[in-house]
Amino acid sequence: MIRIGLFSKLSQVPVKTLRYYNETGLLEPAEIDSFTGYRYYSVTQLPRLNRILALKDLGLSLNQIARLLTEELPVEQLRGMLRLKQVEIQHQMQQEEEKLDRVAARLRQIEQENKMSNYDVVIKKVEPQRIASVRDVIPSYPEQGHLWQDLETVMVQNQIKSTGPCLTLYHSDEPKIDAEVCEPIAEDISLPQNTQVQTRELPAVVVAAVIHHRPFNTLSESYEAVLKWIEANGYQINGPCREIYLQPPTEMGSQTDPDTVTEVQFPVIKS
Amino acid sequence: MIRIGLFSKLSQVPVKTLRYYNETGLLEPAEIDSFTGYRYYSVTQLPRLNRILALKDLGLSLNQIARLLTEELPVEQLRGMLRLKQVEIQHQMQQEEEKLDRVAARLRQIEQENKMSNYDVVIKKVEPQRIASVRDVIPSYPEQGHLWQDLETVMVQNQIKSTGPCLTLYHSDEPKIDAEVCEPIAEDISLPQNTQVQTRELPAVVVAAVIHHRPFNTLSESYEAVLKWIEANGYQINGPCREIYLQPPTEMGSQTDPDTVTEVQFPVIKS
DNA sequence: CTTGACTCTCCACCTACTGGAGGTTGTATA
DNA sequence: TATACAACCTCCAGTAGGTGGAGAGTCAAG
Repeated sequence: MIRIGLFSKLSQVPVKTLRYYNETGLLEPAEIDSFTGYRYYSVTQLPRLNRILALKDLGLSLNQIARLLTEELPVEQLRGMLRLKQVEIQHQMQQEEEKLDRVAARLRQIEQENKMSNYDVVIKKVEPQRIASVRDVIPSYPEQGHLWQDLETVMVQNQIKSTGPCLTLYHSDEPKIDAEVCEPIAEDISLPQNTQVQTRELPAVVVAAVIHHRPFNTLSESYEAVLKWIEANGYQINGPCREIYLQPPTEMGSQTDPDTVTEVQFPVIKS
Repeated sequence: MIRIGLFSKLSQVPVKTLRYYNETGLLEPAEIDSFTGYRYYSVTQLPRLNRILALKDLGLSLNQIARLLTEELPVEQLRGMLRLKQVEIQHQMQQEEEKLDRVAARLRQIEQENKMSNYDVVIKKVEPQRIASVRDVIPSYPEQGHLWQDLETVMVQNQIKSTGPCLTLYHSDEPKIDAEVCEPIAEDISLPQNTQVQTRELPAVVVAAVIHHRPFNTLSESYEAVLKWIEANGYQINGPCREIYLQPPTEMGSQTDPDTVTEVQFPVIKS
């Protein structure tokens, strides 16, 4: 019977960790002096400890190890756990690789511009949402005023309230700009088919998004930033891009109000 | 000014997380109602939140991000952090790869033997230790009795006490077994050069080790296990192997006492 | 008998949140 | 105007696998 300090030296496992393993039931000392509380181990417990270390080294959690060490059919289970672990590690390595790519992309971007970008692209899921919309071809991006007026009119006529910030979908820009202006509405609303206003559900998508807190006439910078990011990080565009008017200009349709906040979203998939 | 729920919906960051970021000072709401405690955010805070998310996505900790967002020379610092991060991720990927190898090796071993091995090999550092030793060529492994007697005699004569379990180093086994039997001794002891007993310091090494809790005459199984492991996991032997007699047989030198505990260590390096 | 090394328990801390209890506040409907 | 009910608040606890420290008791050597 040896004391914890020597057992620790023999196994190269810190004393604190041995106490922790005792506490969690993973490795009970061969004996505990009920008066002093001193833990006494036997060298014959080293194999068990080594098994714990070996399994831990394979990435199993202490919980899993505890189960493997107590239950009776460990071979099958161990096999299963290791197979799972293999997949998990492969997955994790892939994640790491992608993260490395992102870090490298960001570094390149810093080297090029020698400053921190004003635009931070994030990937996020957006939920599906029901909208009322008007779609048409327009000659240039700023000229969507009449679409909004049409939509507004119908909304007011039917006493429908918007349930969130309005947005525009751009279905294409070549040869013409095919725009769809949208107002989010409650789930249960439908309109008669008698106008050019339609109601439908926007699908849930994963988007690369950037926030533009500058006037509309500088929006192209954000587009450039997010498109570059998509390129640099190995994504592909997967649907019409969305502009979300989080804080519209005070003066309706102003292209130069600096206190405008717009979100540019591109649906993407990993390519 | 919008409430936390909407801000959460816009940013796709959970409410709890926003509160946590508030608590840690990472992102303070634009305003807090001092009566109700309600947090009010502005959409103009979305860029900051997105920056936080983007940096987090690169693997930076919230602490690092907080520093980057508050301090004044962020470009240089960010560059440095990202470089560090790159190295760190690469290192981590390598670790993952090695772990994957170990899992695969273990799986192969299970497939072959269809049972869990009785031997769990672990990698550990062993500290340098001062020893008194006698080295000679012996005809077979079990015949080291006289070496131990010589060593014992000198230890007793000089009133030197052993400070830990004794061990044998095997410097070679071809063409002859070149064995060195050792007793660990205190740091400050030296012996006169008048006997074949020498004192020296065993270097610190990294070893692949296995515990053998069976009689001496089955030690070859442990050797086989650890050598196979070293092969399978891409290590190379890097010094004389050590046998550490953690629990010697009750009857001096018995080859068959089943309650013997021996550790077999091979110094290794990653190849 | 003292000294110093060793050991004990208990508590707090780490990361980045998450879940829940119990209590307000704000808004929409009846 | 009363009342749901969703949204919001604070505070506490828990996660994994330990690490660090305080304060007190124990052991072995000299």
